[in-house]
Amino acid sequence: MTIRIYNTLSGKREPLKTLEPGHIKLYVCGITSYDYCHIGHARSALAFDMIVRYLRYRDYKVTYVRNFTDIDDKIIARAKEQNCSSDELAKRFIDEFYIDMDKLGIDRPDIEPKATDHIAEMTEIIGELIDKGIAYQAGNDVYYVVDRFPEYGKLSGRNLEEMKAGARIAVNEQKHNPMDFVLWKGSKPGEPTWDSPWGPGRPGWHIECSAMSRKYLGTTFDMHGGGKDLIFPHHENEIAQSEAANGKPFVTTWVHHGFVTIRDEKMSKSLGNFLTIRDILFHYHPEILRFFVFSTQYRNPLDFSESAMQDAASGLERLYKCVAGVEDLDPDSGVEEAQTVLIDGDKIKIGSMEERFQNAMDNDFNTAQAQGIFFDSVKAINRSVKNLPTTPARTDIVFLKSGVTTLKKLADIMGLLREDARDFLTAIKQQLLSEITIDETVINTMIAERNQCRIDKNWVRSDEIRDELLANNIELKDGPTGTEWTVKKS
RNA sequence: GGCGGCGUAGCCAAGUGGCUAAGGCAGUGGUCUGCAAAACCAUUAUUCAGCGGUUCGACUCCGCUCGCCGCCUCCA
Repeated sequence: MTIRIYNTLSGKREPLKTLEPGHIKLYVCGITSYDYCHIGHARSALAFDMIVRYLRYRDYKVTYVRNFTDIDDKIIARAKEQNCSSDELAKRFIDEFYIDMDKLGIDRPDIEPKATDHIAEMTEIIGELIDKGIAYQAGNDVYYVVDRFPEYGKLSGRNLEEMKAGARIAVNEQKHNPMDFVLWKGSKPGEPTWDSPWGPGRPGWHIECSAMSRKYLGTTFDMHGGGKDLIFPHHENEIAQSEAANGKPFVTTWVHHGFVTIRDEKMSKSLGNFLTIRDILFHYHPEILRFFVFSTQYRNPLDFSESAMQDAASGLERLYKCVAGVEDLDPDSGVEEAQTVLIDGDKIKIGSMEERFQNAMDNDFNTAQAQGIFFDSVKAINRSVKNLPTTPARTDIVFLKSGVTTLKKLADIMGLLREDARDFLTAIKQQLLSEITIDETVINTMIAERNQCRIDKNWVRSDEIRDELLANNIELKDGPTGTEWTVKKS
């Protein structure tokens, strides 16, 4: 099977092709660091983390570059508000970004260039564009001549005439054409500034990525990613800059992920409807957020809500409970001579898990379908464990344990089931416990009293205690090894 | 207005023209249990926004209508 990926450039799912056999060069647009990251940023980082991990699992070598935009109008404005330098502000939020990424268990890309470290590479490209007559200096700024790039609009499916007609961009006297975009901005007093052949200034946003991708991945590379909102103008402009400067195709496959929405509206700072990553991680285990993010295919919108997070938590718990159950099985309790009790249908489901997972993931990284396969396999594993006799066949135990090993290996590609199952279930319990009023020692005292009542067959009092605990969101579970309790989700 | 996407059960969500429309959450019935809970079993879409068309056959392709969303300005 080959991996098929939706390419924004062609509008179709295409078999993955690489310029060098077995090697994928990937560039992803990272954050502009001027504030804490919200869940939308988390989705972006998670999506490409999953993609890179899957490609590596499929034996591709991946060179993954993700940049930081650390110079930009918003950074300058925010730094002014906070009375610090834009450099300090950008550095601070890069540190905060790493804190969030580490908590989410996201691997670092291979290369993480910062815009301010690559000014020379940017002025070099701008110079090349000016030499080719594709850029012009106007006042202290340098602009790109959109009319000189005939393929402008090929990524976003627009044409220049329509865009000019509907242009909503503020009129800028300096520009020859309203669609021309800035490559170099002359500096205003008090702004960070770098020297250039066109006077002191700073780079425009789009040129960063053209310069840094060329430095680290070459003039033509395999894959470029980002959010759907970057298709126009950012990625369109990158193509225009890079292809005009290099005279070569820029990127083979463009990968764009969907937004996180709240009540079906895009999460954004201007609407004020965003939640930061740390807001979420305050209430939920990081794997719950990951599970939630991967419950939908990466290109579709993902609507955030408390109830969706609760559903995700319940689902993930189900997976962990299965793992815990199988890990509790003692291989020494199995005997060679016992007959298998596994039914064929379950054996097939468990045995084909990896192949089915690959089919789902090969189809444009369909994590939603892949999660379905996890659950389908878990159902088969749970059913098999349930049917195990007191002296089970050793082969059955070995088979189920290998099923769980496979499950964990595959789930790890989405960053799931990385924790020890018992620890995870305990951590979830503690998290929920911290949000209610009852104390753990009180619970244990009440359980002890209830168990005495149960021995005495005082069912009335025993049920009273259980109801009391339930009123405090504590649910009891009487098992062969004693009474366990869980915090009921409200 | 231009361009793009989406509309599948109470909610979420797969489904790359053809075997019984995955899976999760929630619900209901059963097994287990003193009763519960968990787990397991069973069950929940004659139907895929609506209407036409292509086809031997369409949730899947085409057209129109309705509804929602995004981009066109910084944006993951």
